[in-house]
Formats: sequence, structure tokens, C-alpha cells
Amino acid sequence: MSTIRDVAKLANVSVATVSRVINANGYVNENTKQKVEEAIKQLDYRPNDVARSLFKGRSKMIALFVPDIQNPFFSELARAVEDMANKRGYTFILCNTDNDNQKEMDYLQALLQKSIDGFIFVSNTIKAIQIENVNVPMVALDRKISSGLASVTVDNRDGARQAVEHLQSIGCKQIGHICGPENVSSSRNRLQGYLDVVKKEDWLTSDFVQVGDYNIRGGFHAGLEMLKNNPSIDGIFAANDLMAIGVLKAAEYLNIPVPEKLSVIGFDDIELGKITSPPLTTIKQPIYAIGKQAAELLIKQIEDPETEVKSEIHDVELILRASTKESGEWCF
Amino acid sequence: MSTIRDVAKLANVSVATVSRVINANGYVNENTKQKVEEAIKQLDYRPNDVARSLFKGRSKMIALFVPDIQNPFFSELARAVEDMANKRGYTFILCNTDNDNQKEMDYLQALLQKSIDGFIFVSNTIKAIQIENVNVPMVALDRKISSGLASVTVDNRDGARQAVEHLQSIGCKQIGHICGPENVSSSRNRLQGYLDVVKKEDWLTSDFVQVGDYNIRGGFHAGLEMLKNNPSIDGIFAANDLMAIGVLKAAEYLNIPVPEKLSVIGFDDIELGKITSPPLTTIKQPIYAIGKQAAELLIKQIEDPETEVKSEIHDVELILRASTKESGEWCF
DNA sequence: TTGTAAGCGTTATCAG
DNA sequence: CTGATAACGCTTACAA
Repeated sequence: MSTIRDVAKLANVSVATVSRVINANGYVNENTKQKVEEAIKQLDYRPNDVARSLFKGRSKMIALFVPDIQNPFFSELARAVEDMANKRGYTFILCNTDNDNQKEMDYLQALLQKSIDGFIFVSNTIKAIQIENVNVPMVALDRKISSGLASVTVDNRDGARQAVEHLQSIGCKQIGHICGPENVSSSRNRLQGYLDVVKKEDWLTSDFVQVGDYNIRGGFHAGLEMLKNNPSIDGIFAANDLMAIGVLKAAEYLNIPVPEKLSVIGFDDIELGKITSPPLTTIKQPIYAIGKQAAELLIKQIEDPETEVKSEIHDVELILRASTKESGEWCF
Repeated sequence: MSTIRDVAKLANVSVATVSRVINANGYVNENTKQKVEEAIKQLDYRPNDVARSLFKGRSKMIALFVPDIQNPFFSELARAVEDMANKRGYTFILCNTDNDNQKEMDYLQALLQKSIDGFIFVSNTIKAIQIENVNVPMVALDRKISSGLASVTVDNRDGARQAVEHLQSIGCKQIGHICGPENVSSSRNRLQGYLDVVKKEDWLTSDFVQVGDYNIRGGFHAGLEMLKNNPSIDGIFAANDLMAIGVLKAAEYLNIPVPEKLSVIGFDDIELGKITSPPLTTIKQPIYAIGKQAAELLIKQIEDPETEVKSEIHDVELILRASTKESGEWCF
């Protein structure tokens, strides 16, 4: 690997001049510029980013923390963040946290030591106090961390309301809810939305809300429990698609036909929901778009520290498929 | 952020001594060591990795190139690599290439400029000549790139044979194959394995092999085509699970009951195969294990350049589920 | 318009 | 056992 010094020598100029031309920075005579560019080409010279980082104190790297990249919701988010990072010349670092706060803190430290330029967190375990003296830009994605932190989320409560109202509109009389983990803000908000709609119903008992884990397996078990205890249930709103798929499996297991006897609706609109049998009605989040926006917001903060800290809340949208009555649709 | 100089000043020693204690390197008096450690604690000092990297010419970062993290096969691989990287103190960089050679080359350059320590490639577009003078360790994963490069793969041909033989053993008479893209080595090997078993059959015509794209949609279309042209087909071996799921959807669309009239077998054993209806019989690759091993191999090469370049080939295993006759199994 | 030289925060060599 | 000091490769005052 040749260095800036090699180029300078070959072009018969000083390293400062070379630096000026590679950074298009400061005055440099057209002629000497040509010479330098020639030398650069000849040596196939590429500036060493580590040296640049050391000098600047910034690395052109951003990190995304997600619980688990194997969850399709997070992989779509990751894809969006990476694409944006890439486009703006940043290197993308992916951190799987498994919702483990220790892991999060370890990553945080390690990356700070590498002069990372910013973080995007999808986390329900990071506390405001743990990051209060991190002095690089940060953005919370999907889940809020603290009010002082920029965030990009969706209107979870409204989405949940839409879901439950849809179930009612197609004739469901008794609607259960599989909620996500209680320490996740999106999950709490979706539960709120559910309650907004059904809290006055006389059939409502605590049996109608089961706690899941935002995964297929948890949805399956919660769904099984709920359907066994309340055979009269004819609609289930699961707080995410993965759990809704679990409910579909539970219904299949119990020989309850969907959507004839039971309507199921999820939340997120991951690709997977299109290929279940029946395909899943859901509340669509603009997953890629929010990931992209989080990255944009972060990079804006990085490149202009004066940028105001904003909280963006995106709308969601009902997507009708065959898992709820009278809305069948065969995709592909 | 305090520097090694601040620590030295506070502890009343030289920076060299501080360096010695943080690296447990060279002699240092127990007493002065205590003093230094005290100072480090007091200042909450953390060494600057960028400076370290500049000096050492290595960054403790490794990268993984995959076509698309949204494919669950790759996200499991990514998870494995990240876990291993993490464990060994490396930072993990994920690169989605979309099978775009230009993107691969751009990433390669960018990361080399950051003094990346090594690469793991899942690629069918990188050519040997493009990386011949990359002088950091590299490992090919899932797909070979060139014989000179360390690689971790599975016995695709044997797996394909097992798949087709299983179909025969349960009574399938006419077996079609949905193969993957022709420029992917695993896909070619699986086709070979299929042909090994059926090449002498008199029913075999070119209609029995359809090219897919390793994705659900491609599997759906290829399956549709095949089933429409050959109503007598009673078994399909798809070169990966995603396409097998597409075939399942195609059968559903055509009202062909699986496994009663048609048996379907995939390859990979991604999680998704467990939740289809019916669950998917498949050839299981040790996905996490090969990802982990690729990372181990890479790190070994990084830390000991004398390490010999090895090619590891893992065995695969038939997993029986309900998409092939007489092997029904209800998981969860 | 160009060059010199002082850092950026480490590590390692070489004296003491 | 410890301390100066010269790298590592780059950028940017400051001079010329």
C-alpha cells in the first residue's frame, strides 16, 4: 500500500499538496493537480482511513443495535439502515443485542473506542442514564428510549385501534389480544389501542389478553391458551405478525378454521405474512422507510450538530388478506 | 475522552509505562502498576482503538458479504459470524451485495482503506482475479470462489441425492427439480445430485428441471410451470427451502394436496420451513455451524498467518416433516 | 500557490 | 524496571 508520501515524491510536490488535491480543499494549480492525479493513478494510491479517522476523531461508521437480526422485522430495518449508510459513505456496523443490556453496553464502549460517529438503537433495555454522556449522535428506532433522544416510531396505538375496529367491522363479537413483552413501548401502546376499543365490552375479562414474546412460538402458546379458555372468541389481534402466525398455527392445531370461525390480524406487515395459509391481514408499518429515516436523521445530526432533535411518528395502514373474514386475496 | 498522556501525568509515570500496563506487556513494578491502574480508573480511561489500529495496521474488524440479509439463510449465517467475531474481540461489518459485483468491489476497497483484518464472502460474482492481491485473509462461505481460497461449504451433491432418494423411497415415480441460479456453485452441485439419481429414468425430460432464483417467488412460478406441464409429477425437489415454500404455494394455488398427491422437499432447513402448511421436509445444512466455522477459520488465519488454507465440507441430514408422504410430524 | 511541521493517540525500540 | 522518542499516515495552520 502506498502512502501519501509516495505520491508526493513521485509527483515532486509536498504531502500537503497531495492532501489538497485528494480532498479538493484549498488552492492548487491546475498543472500540479494533474501531476498529482497522475501519480495517484500510477501508484493506485488510496488514502488510509484509519489515519484520517485518528486526525479527525471520526470514523465514518455508524452502528445499529437490534435484538436479533434473524427476526425479519429487524432484518428489513437493518437493510434500510445499511443502504442509507452506504449511500452517504458510512460503514455499517450491526450489533445483535439479544435484549441483553450488558451486551449493549459492551458494544457501546467498544464502538466508542473506535470513534464511531453515531448509533441507532432498537432497544427496550437501554436506559437514558446509561447513554447520557455518550457524546455522539443517537437515534431511537421503533421503541422510544427517552424524550431527549431523537426517535422514529409509528403510531402504535392508532394502528391497534384500526386492527380491532376492523375485526369488529367484519362481525367479530369477542376479540382477544396477544400482547408483546410488557417492557417494550410499542407493545404497551398496542395494548392501549386494543383497550381503547374494547374496554367497555361486557365480555372483556383478563382472559382476553395474553402476553407473548413477539415470536412465533410465544404467539402459538398464547393463542392456544386463549382459544382453549375462551371458545367463544372469534377474533384475535396479535401485537405483531410473528405472534399472529403463531396464532394461525394454534388455530390449525385446534382445527379452528381461519377465517370462518376465527379472524386473525397482526401488526408490522413482514414479508412472511404473505405466504402463510391463509395470508395474514395486518397493520402495515413502513418498515424500510422508518429505518431509512432513522439513518438519515442520524447522519444529519452527525454532519450538522446544530440539527434539532426530532421525534418522527409514522402512520400505519390496514392491509386486508385472507386471515380475516371477507377480505380474502391471493397474492403472487 | 482522556488519553494515555493524561493517565501518565496523573500517575507520574511515562506513557510507555502506561502502555505496558494496559497491554500487560514488558516488565513493570507492582507498585507503579497499581498507581497506573488507579489513574486509569480515576479518569475512566479507554485506549483509542483508532490510534492503535494506525500503529498496528490492523483494526480488529472483519466483514461478511452476503447477497441479502433479509434471506433467512443469510441472516442465520450472519448471526453466527457476528457471535464468533464478538467472542474473539472483533467488530463485525455486514455488507449486503445484492449479487452486484460493483457493490462487492466498492465494499472491498472501502474496507481495505479502513485496515479491515479479513473477509468472509458468500458470493457467486467475485472472481479469483479480483481478489488476488488483497493481502488480508479471506474465506469463502457456502459457495466456492477459487481453489486457492479457504472455504466452508456442505456436501450439496450428496444432499441432493439424499433428497431425491427419499422421494423415491416413499413411492414418488416422477420427480421434478427446481434448481437455483446457474452461476451459483451450490445450485449446480444440487442439480448434479438430482441427475445422479434420476438420469436413467425414462420419464426424464427437460421439463422436469426448472430454473428458479432461490427465492419464494421464483419457486412459486417455476413450480406452477412444472406442475401445469407435467400433471404426472408426484415429487418435487427444490434446491432450497425458500423455493420449496414457493412450490407449496403453487400446489395450494392449483389445489394439489401435499403430500397426498405431491411430495415436496427443500434444502437448507431454515426456521421458516417449520411453520409452513404442511411443514417442510428438507435437507438440513448446519447453517449456524458453518458460519461459525468460517469465522473461526478466518480469525485463525488473521492471528496466525502461517495457518494452512483449508476447505471444509460439512455433511447434511434429511429432516422428515409433513410435506413428504408418511413422514408427518407436528412441531411446536 | 506551495511547503514545513505540529499534531491525532498509540506502540515499540533503545538507552539508561 | 522506566523513560524518551520515533514511527503509523494523514490534515491543517502557518510561513513562504
